[in-house]
Amino acid sequence: MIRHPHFAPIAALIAEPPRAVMLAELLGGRALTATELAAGAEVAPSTASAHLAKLVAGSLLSVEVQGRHRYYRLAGREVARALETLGVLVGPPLGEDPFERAALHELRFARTCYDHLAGQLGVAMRCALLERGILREDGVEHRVTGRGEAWFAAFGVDLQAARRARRSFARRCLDWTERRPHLAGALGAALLGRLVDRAWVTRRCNERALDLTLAGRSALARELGLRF
Amino acid sequence: MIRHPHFAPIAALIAEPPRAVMLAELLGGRALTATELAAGAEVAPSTASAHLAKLVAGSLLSVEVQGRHRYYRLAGREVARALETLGVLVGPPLGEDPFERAALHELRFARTCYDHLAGQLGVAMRCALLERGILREDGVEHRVTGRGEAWFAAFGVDLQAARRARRSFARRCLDWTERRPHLAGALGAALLGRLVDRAWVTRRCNERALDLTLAGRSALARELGLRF
DNA sequence: TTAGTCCTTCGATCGGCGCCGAAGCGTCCT
DNA sequence: AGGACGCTTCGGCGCCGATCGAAGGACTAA
Repeated sequence: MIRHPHFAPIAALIAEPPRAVMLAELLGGRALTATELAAGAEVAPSTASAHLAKLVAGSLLSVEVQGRHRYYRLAGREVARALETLGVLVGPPLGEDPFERAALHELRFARTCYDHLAGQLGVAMRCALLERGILREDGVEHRVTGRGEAWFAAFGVDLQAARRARRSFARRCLDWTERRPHLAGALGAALLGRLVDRAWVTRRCNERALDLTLAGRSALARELGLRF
Repeated sequence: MIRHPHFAPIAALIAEPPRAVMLAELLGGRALTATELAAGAEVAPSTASAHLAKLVAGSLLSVEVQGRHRYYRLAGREVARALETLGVLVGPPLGEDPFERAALHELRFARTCYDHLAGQLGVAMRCALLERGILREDGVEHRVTGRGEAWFAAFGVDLQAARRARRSFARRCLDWTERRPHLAGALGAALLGRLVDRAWVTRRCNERALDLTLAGRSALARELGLRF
């Protein structure tokens, strides 16, 4: 008698460490090549190839062939959400050796969470937006206040476009490392977009970690009273 | 370099078919004993015991000892959410043999989704509530209209209590079988509670499937214009 | 065409883990 | 008390699947 969704096959795809690392890496939001993913997971190219084939077959990933490169990315927002939700269940890693500790520290400070900002910076920004009366909490969502409309407009965020988007507008997303909520949804994505446009934060290549630039540091202090 | 949440161990807990079945069974929302879970997963008691121990160690489940019985339940709402989100990624099962098809059919019609109503009935109820102007959509949430306040009060749902609950009020939840949204959150849970109180739907023992009673059938037709 | 990448397929190896039955411990019924 | 029941621990078996190296196809740049 089958009375259940078949969790097992999907979970099995995620359950193997190399595959989990690949997925986590792709959770950064950008597409990566097979070799990059193999290096990240620390397995032979042939092994990585087999894993990637399974992930594609299970429609967790999609491939795009460009010349002799194959770019893999998460198959959709649902996959990202499922992974993030799963991530809430796993405790933050401890980081034994000094190198790991350093990397973890940076990751904790600021990173991308698929398409929006996460880490201490993400949590702090949401707090500041709430405190300044730019956002208001509303269950798992957020609403933009009257004052907020102006603030986002001045910041270059197109609220109408964000509202039209076929996705959640400003979802609350539990931060994996901070265990406190940050801002996701269309608004969160737009916000990160503007932060990158203005070079207040910069993406690192092939990493999820983000760097707060000096310009960003002072701008955030000025705009939202954030100190780091 | 560890830069990721460690998905693998958690996913591995879900990845083994017997464990996945146990989790799915507990997603029904009630606590079950070790033997019940063993029977459901179709493994020997000793095997089930080992699996359950792992699930508890991984804090996906919690145990409550009552006499010589051990009642297992999901460790928290987060676990339920993670499983549901994962469930969206897995296609609905096909059901080859006639028995499975029948069971699946019933499951599709009405079932519990942790603590709220799911299946065709759940989806239809949400639709009716929206059409009758009792609820209004609001992103991934719902709001109760003025008319809705009265309707829920008449139905015996304590909206204040639902709003005070430390959880999402009326979240939209993607239905696993229907692929259309039904109503979750505190309001969804309260609604199911009243439906069961009034014996409009009845829980089956050790199954997720729910039965719509004759009284419920006519009451839902009267109250919300639903026909089945 | 030729050389150099990128990636996959194939074949063989090996280790981890699920599986069960038997035995043991604790709890409940009479 | 005695016996039945619920559940766990232990020991040994067996299998699935991850792993790698080597070889082959695909594409690019000269």
